Amino acid sequence: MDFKRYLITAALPYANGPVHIGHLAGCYLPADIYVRFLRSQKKDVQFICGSDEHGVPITIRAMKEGITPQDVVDKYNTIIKNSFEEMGISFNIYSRTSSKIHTETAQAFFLNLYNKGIFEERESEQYYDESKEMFLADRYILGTCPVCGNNNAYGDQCEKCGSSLSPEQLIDPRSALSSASLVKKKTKHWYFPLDKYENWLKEWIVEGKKDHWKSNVYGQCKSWLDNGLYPRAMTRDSTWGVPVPLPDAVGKVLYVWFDAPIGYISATKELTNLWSDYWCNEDTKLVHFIGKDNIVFHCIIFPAMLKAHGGFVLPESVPANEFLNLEGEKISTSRNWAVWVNDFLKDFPDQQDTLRYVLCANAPETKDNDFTWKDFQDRVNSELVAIFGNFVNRTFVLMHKLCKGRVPKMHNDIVDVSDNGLADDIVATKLKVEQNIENYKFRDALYEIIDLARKGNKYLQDKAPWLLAKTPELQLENQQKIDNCLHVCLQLTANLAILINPFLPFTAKKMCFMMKVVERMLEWENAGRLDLLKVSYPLRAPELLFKKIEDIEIEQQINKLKETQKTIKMSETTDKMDNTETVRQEIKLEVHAPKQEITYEDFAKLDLRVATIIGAEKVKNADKLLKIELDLKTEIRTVVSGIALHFKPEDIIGKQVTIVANLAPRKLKGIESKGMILMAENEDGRLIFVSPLEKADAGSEVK
RNA sequence: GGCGAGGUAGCUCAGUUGGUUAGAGCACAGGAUUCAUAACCCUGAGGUCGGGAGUUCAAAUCUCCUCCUCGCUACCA
Repeated sequence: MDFKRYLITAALPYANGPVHIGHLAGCYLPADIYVRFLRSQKKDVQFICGSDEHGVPITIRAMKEGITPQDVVDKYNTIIKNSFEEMGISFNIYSRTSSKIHTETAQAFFLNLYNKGIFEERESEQYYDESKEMFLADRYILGTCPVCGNNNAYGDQCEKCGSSLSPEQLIDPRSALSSASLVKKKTKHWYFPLDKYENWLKEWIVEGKKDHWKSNVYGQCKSWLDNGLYPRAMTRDSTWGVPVPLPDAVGKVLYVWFDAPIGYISATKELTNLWSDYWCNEDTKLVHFIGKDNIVFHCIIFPAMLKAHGGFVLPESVPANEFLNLEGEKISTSRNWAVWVNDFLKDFPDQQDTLRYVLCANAPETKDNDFTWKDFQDRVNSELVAIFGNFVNRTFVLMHKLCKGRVPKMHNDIVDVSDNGLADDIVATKLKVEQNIENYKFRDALYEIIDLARKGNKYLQDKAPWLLAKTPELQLENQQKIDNCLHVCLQLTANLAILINPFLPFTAKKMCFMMKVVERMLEWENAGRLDLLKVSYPLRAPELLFKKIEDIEIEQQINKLKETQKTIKMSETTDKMDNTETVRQEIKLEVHAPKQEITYEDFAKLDLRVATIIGAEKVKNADKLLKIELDLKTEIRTVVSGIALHFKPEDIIGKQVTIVANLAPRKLKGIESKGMILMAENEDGRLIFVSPLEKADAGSEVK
């Protein structure tokens, strides 16, 4: 299909922290390369992005820092926007979801679906903080983790042991906003019936995109579709977000995942009155650049929303990248294990293109990749400096030395095979780069360009004009050879500028300056031409395109990381979903609120007993569960405990433990669990049984 | 446990519908050279293609089993 317009979106970064190299490599850089490539072909393209500024983690961060959520998003929106701008990520607009136009657009979208009767209204019971008069999202609820005993676990996850939780599972749930205990109250929400779009999605993706989408994206979607889809709540009880535009919805906002993708639409509206040309025409090619953590939202939920609404184009492709690791470990915002873009810009001024280069050459296109500073240095020094930069530099130096600083004439009567060969290489490279970019293979495309520069070096080496200049007796004849050689090298340099432009725009610009040509020369259709630089045109003195990275520089960066590593606690609660945008970051809440005082009667309700483990085995089809047989003297009972990640069954047999003996029984994976084993947890996340110091009789009461 | 994506030279990755001695770049070693940011150019060493079994005249490539990494998902009193 021939597309008339291109609408390119990059995932909306969550305005809860700066952007790091993982974000760049996963999403923004490939998107920018793609867009710059399209623009150089004079395509009609809009590149849309903006901050995602709603959601619970932002409100929690605000609370923690004692400022308003608006302050938080204002701060990070500025930092993020500046980082992108300085890195040359060329959005047509970088908007934000806290804008008025977004609120209106998202509400109108919601109402459209509402009026069509698409939503299902459902009531459920949720925790409510009476002192603050509000319902609490899972993240606002703190309590004791039933798995590891951490008393600051969140309602959706315990950060100490990594267990994912629901608020109902927390022991002694309390509000993170006040010290009040919680009551349960009914609340109503609007659910989007994803299940009703299952068949349509299957047809659209499973059949329609099979050979077309990247295998990781297609596979992930198919997995979701095969597992079956379910209605999803599209509203939340909160005051931070887009208010639900219904009279009976006070204190309710749109779920961030409902409003965030609509942000692409509202940002386009903000950008241009012609927004509907891009969003509502079949001949627009819509491409979402995202990280792999967003696949389900961009491939399943958002398309279903667009379909339900009607009148919108659907994404033609969603080229999601995998994750970028840093020095062998997952990038983590909360643990500060990251290279922040704003830090990089400070430490490596005017070297945006070196970072762009390395992140593209090593982009996680097909699998998770590792960024190391050593690799950064190697790639910059041996590919950018030694191959590309060096070719351009030696061409310019030789031209100044041997051709009086002007583009030499091409003597057509002595053109040879290697001249023609290089000309063919330029055209071939152009085609390969085009094909690779169109297939979202940016790594390969970039390699082809470096390889062309490599061919240039070889050509120069074979011709050795510096030797020709050393034989005065053949001066006239040799000068013609020199002219041809440098003419070709200069035309190649101009072509390299065009080809590298989408990837390294700062460098292309510098090259234009040196060649004294206007930037219009960089238009893609000019690639392949051998008359880009006019004969006898005087060129500027060479200027080094790239700076070598010295050992000391990367040592400093590595030391910096080592420092953070020291401060990282052993506890390996890595936050997943952290490499790209809408990452709801983990935040450590420094809340050590003591629990509410209880009476002796409260305590006396507990029946704590010493028991001896006499048997233990892994529960089938469960990673975290151990089925444990306990000797209580008067009886043998079975307890299922979520500690399988911490202990091997054979290692715990014979140990004495303390259990809550009168906890209501509960079936887990079909096994009735009667009681709960008490565990202490170390700072490093290790679990330790709470046992009597000396051997006690099995069944002894603990009081 | 289920599902998805990967596991190919020290490192980063190619390997199309199974077909001769498995490729490239970097790093490493040797040589040549000096126009160039000690860069470039040439040559070389290197891998039982995660492991095992099978189909085949022929398997990195197809089938089955198994191990490891990453992600999604279930279990967490």
